[in-house]
Amino acid sequence: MKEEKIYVTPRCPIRTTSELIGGKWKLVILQQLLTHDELRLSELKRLIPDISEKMLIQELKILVMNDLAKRKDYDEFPPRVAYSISDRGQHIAPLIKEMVSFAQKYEQ
Amino acid sequence: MKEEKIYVTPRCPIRTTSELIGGKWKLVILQQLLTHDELRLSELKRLIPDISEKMLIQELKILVMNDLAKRKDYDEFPPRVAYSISDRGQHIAPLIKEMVSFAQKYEQ
DNA sequence: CAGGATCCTTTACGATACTG
DNA sequence: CAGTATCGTAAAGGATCCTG
Repeated sequence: MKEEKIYVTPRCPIRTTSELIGGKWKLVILQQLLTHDELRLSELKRLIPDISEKMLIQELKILVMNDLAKRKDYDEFPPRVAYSISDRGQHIAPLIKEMVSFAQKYEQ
Repeated sequence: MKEEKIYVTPRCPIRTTSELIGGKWKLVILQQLLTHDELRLSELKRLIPDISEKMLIQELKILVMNDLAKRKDYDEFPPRVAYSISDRGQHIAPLIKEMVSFAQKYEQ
């Protein structure tokens, strides 16, 4: 029988946050959700033209799972689903602000 | 002759910052550099036990290249090299603070 | 001690076709 | 419209051995 791998991942706030918002797209999506009330998938696609559909859906699912975004299914036909920022998700606003501020300082 | 790929990566401050500090290790390393005056490679290895040597060296090189960290070679034998935060690198301090703050809020 | 070079595995990401 | 499913490629990350 194979040994079980034991992952002793050192936990710290920086890594926690990195995991929650890491990757190429999560922050970009959250930024859109923060600046709009509700967004449909097709609207997000339009707002982020260079994301692939697969990634958009996949990352939205993760954001919802981690309670950073909300998903509302209107149960209509044709399907209507609205994504929005969650209460927890609101808390990344100052973080994004800092990232913008950092980029500005960096580029001087 | 093959067509040349043209990358029209939409530029924005969020993506700029993401690229500069993205990945599993850059922020962890910067955090150590921020909280110490100078650090040798071996000291960083000790402070971040779960990083591989390859990644540590590779990420340090990128951080230095992007002027977020400084590298000083003392030209001694045995080799002595000291890494430290750069002026530009100092600017991620508030960002890291926000990340810690976010993790705390998130975990409530 | 610092780090180069190599090989390998895993994950991230993307393109496309299909479905209720 | 909002997804699933599948298949590729590219990039990230890790283990190990080697060197001045």
